[in-house]
Amino acid sequence: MEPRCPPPLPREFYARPADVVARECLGKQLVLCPEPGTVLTGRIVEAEAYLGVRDRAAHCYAGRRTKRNEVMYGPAGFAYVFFIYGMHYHLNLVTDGPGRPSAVLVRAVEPLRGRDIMAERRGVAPGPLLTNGPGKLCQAFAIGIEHNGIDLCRSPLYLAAGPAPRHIRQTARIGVDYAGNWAKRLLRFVDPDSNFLSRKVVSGRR
DNA sequence: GGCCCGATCGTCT
DNA sequence: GACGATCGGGCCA
Repeated sequence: MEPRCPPPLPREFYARPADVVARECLGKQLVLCPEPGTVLTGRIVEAEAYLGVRDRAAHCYAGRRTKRNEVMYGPAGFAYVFFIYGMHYHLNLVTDGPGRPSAVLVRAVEPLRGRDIMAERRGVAPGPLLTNGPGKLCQAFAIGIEHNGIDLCRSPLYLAAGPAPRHIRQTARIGVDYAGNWAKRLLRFVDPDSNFLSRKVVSGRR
């Protein structure tokens, strides 16, 4: 790992229920620190929890287990990256423990280091459009299917410490209207003071 | 093998 | 606010 990279959070951080990890990952740094390569970091400002086989919005709902989502069934602290809508990748953090598949979707970050690289990849000027959505941040960080299943407790891709946000708000998750009652659960966690949210917070619980 | 749809984004109105 | 892009995955036959 390059000396300029901060140390990764330990596996214990991830080995907790997804809603706890989703809340606590706000303010943490997302770090991509390739062996030789450009260091990219961003402060997480939006995350969603997917709570396991009972969660109708989760890929592991009702025990669905395929090659695609296999990593959700493994130990905490690994990356679950999947391809969606024919053009986007999403980054998830596997949480909880083996036998309790669950994950946290990282939905938005504020760029800290590597803004210019992100802007070049995204094709937009530095600003919220760089990373204010799950597909956008994966493009900015160049996270793809090759990152699926990798260990988040070491380089190149991991979370590092960062200051907790002053405020935290909870809302319903985005894009899961099909999930019945589970669509209404307040499992999206945001830093309402950030300008880099994928959607503005109109209402929500603190 | 066929069909439907998605944890989105960008563009247009 | 609406819609098209674009393609792998999931499910059924």
